[in-house]
Amino acid sequence: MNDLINLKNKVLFYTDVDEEILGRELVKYERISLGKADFLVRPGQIVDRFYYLEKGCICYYKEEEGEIKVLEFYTEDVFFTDLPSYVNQQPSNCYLKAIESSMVFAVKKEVAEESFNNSHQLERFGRLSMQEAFMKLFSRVERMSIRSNEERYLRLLEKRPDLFQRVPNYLIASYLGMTPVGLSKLRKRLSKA
Amino acid sequence: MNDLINLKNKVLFYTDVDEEILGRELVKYERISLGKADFLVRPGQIVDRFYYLEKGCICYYKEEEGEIKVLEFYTEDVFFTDLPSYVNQQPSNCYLKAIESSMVFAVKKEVAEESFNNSHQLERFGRLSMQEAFMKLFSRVERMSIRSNEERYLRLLEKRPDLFQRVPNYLIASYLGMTPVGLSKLRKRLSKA
DNA sequence: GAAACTCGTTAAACTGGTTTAATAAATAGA
DNA sequence: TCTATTTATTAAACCAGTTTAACGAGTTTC
Repeated sequence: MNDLINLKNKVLFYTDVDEEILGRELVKYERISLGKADFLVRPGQIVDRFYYLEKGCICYYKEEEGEIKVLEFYTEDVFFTDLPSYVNQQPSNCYLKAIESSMVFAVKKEVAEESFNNSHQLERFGRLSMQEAFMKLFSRVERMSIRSNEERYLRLLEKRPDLFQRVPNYLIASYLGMTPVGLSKLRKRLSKA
Repeated sequence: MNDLINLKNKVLFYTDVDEEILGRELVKYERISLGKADFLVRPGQIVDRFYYLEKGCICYYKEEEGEIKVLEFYTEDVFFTDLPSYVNQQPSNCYLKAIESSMVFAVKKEVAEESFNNSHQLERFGRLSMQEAFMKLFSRVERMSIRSNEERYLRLLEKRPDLFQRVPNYLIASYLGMTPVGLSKLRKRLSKA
């Protein structure tokens, strides 16, 4: 069996969906196993799937002038994809890379859209999950514009302590918008105070 | 007559909606006129409406320790609200203030939700407009974490040149995450080069 | 038309980051 | 187990911003 229980609950968290309808859709998801450092998406590729991360950790980043710029870390129980590529069916310019061995469920774009067409309930799930994602992202924008690096580092430490175990420090620095050197100095300053 | 043509086209931009169904919903929108410096939302207030900006310019900001932190400028032809307050029906901690005299259409939350219930098409419009808002916000996050202040200033100048006419400089500085002094220095540096 | 604000620029001193480079420590590969 | 690679820290020089304060040019207000 496919162990879709978490994915199912994730959908039901947003809105009621007929068990039978939902079941019929979820079996269409493919299971993808990723080893550490495997890529789910590379630049140039057209992303035609929406993903759900069952287990593991995925780093969403782009590379510019040889430098890695981390946009997000995805961990257990989230939906994700490279949305610009997915929506417009254009070549991605990002990476989705497993930082540790991971388990992902994937649904093809046509299949997902067919679900939205066939079920008002699933369409609603789509709207509400997108709305929640938007709100989370907005509070991130808020933090980025209002808070200092130090505040944001401390908040990350508090809200996602696991990341510091699973993810190398220089990627966290990039995610916080600074260099590894800068982060190192920041940590030192904090440890003294 | 209520001049709902722009709002109507905005909805239709996202997805097909039966003209009749849409018409029936749009007449439920109230029209709100705002003078320069009028508030649409103040902290403490529970936001129970979703807005469409027909004309004018609205500044979305919060105040902390007496300092204004600009989160967004809304200009003609966008949907907006204070989402955290709207979604969770909790007191807002933001302002929505007209920077110039503005014209807004507003729909009550109950009415909007009723529309989503009654029409799969409108639910889809809700999903797709939210998806687009998410993507735009994501590219802003991208810029905030990857680009320098200078790059972001130049981009704003290019993408939203009107803002520099309508909005005082110190609000733009805040939006860009810097002080008026810092922005002034940046401009001077650029004008020399 | 004077007084009171608002807004933008400048200067000076400071600070939290950057870059580059060297070194140390930890991890992975054969 | 030894080597090679990756990751984290430190130092030094630098720089783009900050804070505070002062000043001048517009605007409002009455």
